[in-house]
Amino acid sequence: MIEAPFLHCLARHFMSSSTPRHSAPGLDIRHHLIHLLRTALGSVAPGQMDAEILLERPKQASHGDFASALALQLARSLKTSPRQIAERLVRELPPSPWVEKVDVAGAGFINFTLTAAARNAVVHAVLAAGERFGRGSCKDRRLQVEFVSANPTGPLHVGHGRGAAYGASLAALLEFAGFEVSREYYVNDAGRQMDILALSTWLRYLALFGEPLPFPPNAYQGGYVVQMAEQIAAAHGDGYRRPAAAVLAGLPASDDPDLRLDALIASAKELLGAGWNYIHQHALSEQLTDCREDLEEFGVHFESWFSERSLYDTGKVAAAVDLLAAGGHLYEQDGALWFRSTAFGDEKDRVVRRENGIYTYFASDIAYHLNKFERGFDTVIDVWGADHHGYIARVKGALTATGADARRLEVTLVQFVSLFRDGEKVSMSTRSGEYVTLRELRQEVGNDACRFFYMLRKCDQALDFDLDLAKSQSNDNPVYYVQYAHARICSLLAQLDDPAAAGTAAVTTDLSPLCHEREAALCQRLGEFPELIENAARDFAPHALAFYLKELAADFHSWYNAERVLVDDRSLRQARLALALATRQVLRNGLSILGVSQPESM
RNA sequence: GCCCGCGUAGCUCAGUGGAUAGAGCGACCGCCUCCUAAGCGGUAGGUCACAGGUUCGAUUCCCGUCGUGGGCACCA
Repeated sequence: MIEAPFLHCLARHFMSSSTPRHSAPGLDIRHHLIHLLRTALGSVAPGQMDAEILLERPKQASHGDFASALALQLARSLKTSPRQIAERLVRELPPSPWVEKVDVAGAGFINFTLTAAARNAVVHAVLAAGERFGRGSCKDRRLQVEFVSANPTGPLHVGHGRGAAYGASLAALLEFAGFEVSREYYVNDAGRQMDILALSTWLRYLALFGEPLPFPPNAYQGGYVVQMAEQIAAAHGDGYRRPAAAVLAGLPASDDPDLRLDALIASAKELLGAGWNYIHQHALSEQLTDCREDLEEFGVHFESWFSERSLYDTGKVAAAVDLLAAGGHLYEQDGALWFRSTAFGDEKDRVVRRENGIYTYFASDIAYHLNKFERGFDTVIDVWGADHHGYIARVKGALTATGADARRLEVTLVQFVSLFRDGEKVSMSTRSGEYVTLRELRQEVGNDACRFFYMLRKCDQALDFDLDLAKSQSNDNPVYYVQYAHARICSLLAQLDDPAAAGTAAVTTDLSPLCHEREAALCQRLGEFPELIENAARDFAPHALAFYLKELAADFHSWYNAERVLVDDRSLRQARLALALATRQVLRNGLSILGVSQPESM
C-alpha cells in the first residue's frame, strides 16, 4: 500500500533502537529479544544471519509474552526439523535478566516469558514519555494529506463526514508516527457545479419576486439555496431581478436537461453581467464558510484551503497541458484535446480540453498535483471517495507523462456510507437536497461518537450507519466504553489528597507489587501501543487504533473490576495507581489522535 | 462486458503465511453494604462463500466459480 520511500522511513525508525538496552527494557523489549535470537542464530546457523526475525504477541497467555516462528522459517533451508532448530536456538540464547523462561512449543515455536519486572517496566516508560509515548520519528519526511475536498455547493453530508474523520485521523496518526504532515482541502471553486449553484440561487431569488420561472430538476434543490436567495434579496432588494421572459428567451428547445441548464447559465451571465459574479461569489463564500465551520466543530482542521480557480488564474492549468503537449502526449480529435493516458495504463484516453475550449476537471487536477509535488512533499496522500476509483490511473499517468514520480502520490479510497433509518436504507442525493447532513449527524450523535463510529470500519469497507442506533446515545456505542475507562481513572485520582503528587511519584514507583494476571495483560497491552502506531501508520489504517483502544479499555475494565486500586497497603496502592496512570496516558494519546475527547467524568 | 472492493458466529465487524480464528450486539446464567454497573465473570454459537493451486503449514498468497457493492463522461 505504501511505496518504498515511505516504508524505508518506518523501517529505519523500527531498526534504530535495535541495540539491546538492558537499562530500559520497557521501551524496546522486542528489539532486545530479536537481538538475543539473532545472536543465537549466529551460533546455530551463521549462514542465515540475514533471516528476518519475526516476533509476535501470542494470542494465548500460556504461550508467553512473545513468540517467534524463526525455527519454522528456517526448517527448509537448514533441512532440519523445526523443533530441533528451536531447541538449538534456545540453548544458544544469551542469558537475559528480562527473560523468565524460554519454551519450545508446538511445531517449533520459541515462546518467551518475561520477568514481572520486564513486563511492568512499560509503566515507567509510559509515564516518563507522557504524551510522547508511542511517537515515532521520521522528521525528515514531509507528507500532505488532502481530504474532504467536497464541492462547496451545499452542506457536507454523512459521506463527507467519513472522509473528514478518516483523513483527520490518518493525518494525526502519521504526525504521531513522526512525519511532518500538512492537511489540505482542495476547493473546487471553478467549473460548472459552482455555476449551477449560482444559477440555482438566482432562480430562487427571482421566485421571491414572483417571476414565473420553473425550477429545473437538475438544479440544487436544498433549502439552503433559498436561504442564500433571501439573504441577497435582503441586502440588495430587487437589484438582480430580471423578467422571466428575458431569462427564458433564446433557450434551446432541447429536451436535454443539461443543455437547458447550461443555456440558463449562459442567459443569466448575459443578463446579470457583474451581478453574476456577485451571486457566484456570494454562494461560494457562504458554502465554504459553512463547510469550514462544520469541519472545525468536528475537530477537523486544515493547514491550507487550495483554490482550483487559482490554478486557472495563474496559468497553471494551461502550463500543465502545455507540458503534456511538449512531451507529445496529447492529440486532437473531434475538436477536443486528448491525453493519451492509455500509454500509461489507463483504460481509455481522456479529454483535457473540451470541444467548447473549456478545460476539464482532469486538466486542473493534473496542474494541482504537479503543484503539490512542486511544493516539496515527499509523499502526497489523496483521500477520495470510492467513486473516484477510475480516476487514479489517469492522474498517475499524467504525472508520469510529465516526468514526475507518480509513486509519490498515494490514493486512498474511502467507501460509501449508507444510512439506515427505521431499518431502511435512506436514499440520498446531493442535487435533490435529500440527505442527512454531517451537522445534523453531529448534533444528534455528538462529535465524539461520530468520530469514533466512523473509525469502526476500515476505510475500504462500505459503512452502514444506523441512524437510530447512533442517535439513541445507547451504551452500544463503544466510544463511551473507552471514554469511561478514562473517566474511571480520573475518578480514582480525584480521591487522593494530592493527585498531582501521585502522578509525579508514579514515575519512580516500585512496580514489583504488580503480579496479577490482569495486571500483566494490561502491561502487555500498553507495550503494544508503539508498534500499533507504527503498523497503523504504515497501513494508513487509523481504524486499527480505534480497535486497539477498545481492547485497552477492556483490559482496564477487567482489571479494575477484579482488583482494588485504593487499597491500604501503600506500596501496592502506589504500584496500581502507576498502572492506572499509564493506562490513562495511552488512552489519551490514542483518543486524541482520533479526535475524541477524554472526559474526566461521565 | 471490463476494472476495483467485499463474502469470517444469528446480526455488525476485526484479524493473521503458523499453535485451540476473535470482539461487540443479540440469547442464556451470574456479580454492586466495596475506587462510577456507561462496568465485570461465565455459557451457547464457525465447513473463515465454493472448488483448485503454491507451501512443512493457507482463513491469509495465486487461478477459477458463485454472490454482493461500486466504477467505467468532452460531470466534478
